[in-house]
Amino acid sequence: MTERAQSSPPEEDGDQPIVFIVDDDASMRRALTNLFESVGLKVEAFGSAPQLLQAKPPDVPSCLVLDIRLPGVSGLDLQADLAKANIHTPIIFITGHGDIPMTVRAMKSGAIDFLTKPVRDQDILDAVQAAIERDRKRRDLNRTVSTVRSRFESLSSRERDVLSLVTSGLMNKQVAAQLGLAEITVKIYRGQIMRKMGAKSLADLVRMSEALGIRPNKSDIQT
Amino acid sequence: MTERAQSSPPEEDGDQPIVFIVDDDASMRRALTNLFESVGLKVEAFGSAPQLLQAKPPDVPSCLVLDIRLPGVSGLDLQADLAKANIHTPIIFITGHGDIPMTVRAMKSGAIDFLTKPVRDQDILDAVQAAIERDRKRRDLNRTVSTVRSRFESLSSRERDVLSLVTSGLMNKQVAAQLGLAEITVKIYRGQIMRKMGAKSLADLVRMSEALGIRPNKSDIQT
DNA sequence: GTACGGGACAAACCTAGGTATAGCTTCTCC
DNA sequence: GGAGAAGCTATACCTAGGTTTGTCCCGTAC
Repeated sequence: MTERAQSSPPEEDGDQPIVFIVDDDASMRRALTNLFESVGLKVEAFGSAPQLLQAKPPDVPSCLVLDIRLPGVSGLDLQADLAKANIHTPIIFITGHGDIPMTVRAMKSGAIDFLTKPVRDQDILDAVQAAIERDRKRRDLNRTVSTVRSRFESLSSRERDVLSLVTSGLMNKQVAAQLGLAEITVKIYRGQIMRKMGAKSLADLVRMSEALGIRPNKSDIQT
Repeated sequence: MTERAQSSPPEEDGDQPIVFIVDDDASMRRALTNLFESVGLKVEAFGSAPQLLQAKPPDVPSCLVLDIRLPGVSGLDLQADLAKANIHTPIIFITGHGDIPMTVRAMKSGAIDFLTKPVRDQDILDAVQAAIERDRKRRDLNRTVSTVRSRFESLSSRERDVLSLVTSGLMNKQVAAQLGLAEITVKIYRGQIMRKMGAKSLADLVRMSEALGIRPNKSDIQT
């Protein structure tokens, strides 16, 4: 998992974050680019939403800095499109003539910040910092969950049945009864599940099933 | 846990939600009160932040509707005070003369919505509905977690040690080795833990320890 | 048609988990 | 100074979990 590059010279693109800028005002793009590069961030700037969408999604922590008012597709539209496309890169909005409903909509949709022009350098740098940090966490979590999910998908349907009952706390014999199987069969599936899921203990398996959203009926806790 | 009143006639205050209004404009208070009552919500209205704070915190799902501009303590200040006092009732702001930074601050601090005057009835009703729903969920989660936490606090320090190692997936003998104990001792503690925590299975116990934030070193998942 | 994977089971065997009973020390509270 | 709780262990015993080897049925893909 945590294999870093083994070579001695430090590699400078392993998880070097990128800031994407979308603003139709070239001078603004230049100013922001200079600002971000001055603190050592990689930058890619675009003049419109479609240009951004054509760029390949990056494989490093990143964030978007969007002008609300863009030609064609507005910043808010772009936010919605990205969400629909299941792209959850954190977004910072910049606006010259924003209003409150716009702000509320953007923030409710998960924007990190919403800054008004003229933007103070420190404000946007702070926002970008926070956005990248959030993206890093999101990516970490995502990687973990998708590993678990792909293992889960390698299970046969019977194995999935057993997994859900076992992680809900039933004993092998109870699982067997519910599925109409012999206890030994459950034991064998259980072993296969542990192997396929890469779980080293039942505790592991329970946590994985939590991550996958496989829940029993209700959250226990009775006297 | 889930002891409801046992009497036959349906009790109408068991979890009847309440909307708290804080606005210095009496006519606004009246209008909002009428609006909310017209859809069957209980309402308590106040003219200033201190008045609200003197009222007893309710034991039902609720939400706050705050004017941003209040005499003395502003709506945003009140939001911060409540957060500091660990009161997390969802807040809906209403403003006549708000600006974007204010909106951003409120939303970042967790406000449900931020509406501008004149407020459309449907907008505020939707917001209140969403706020109460969120509060219901928050309260449910809270109740569960605090039950688990109080049980955890009834454990002796050794039992806690064992709990954290067991739920991290170690076998009894490994736990024993790490704590310098005999395996039998671990077994006995383990039994006491299950009893005190009210866990019916190891899976239960693992989920409880997750809820308590007792994590092992790292999130496993290796090949 | 046979090779393959999923599904199901049995016998044999071993390890891990869990309880009951009993006994020991140490510390604290009244 | 004795009662009680926490902490620790031993013997004995039983149940649950888990692997291996081998067998059988079924469907389907080549």
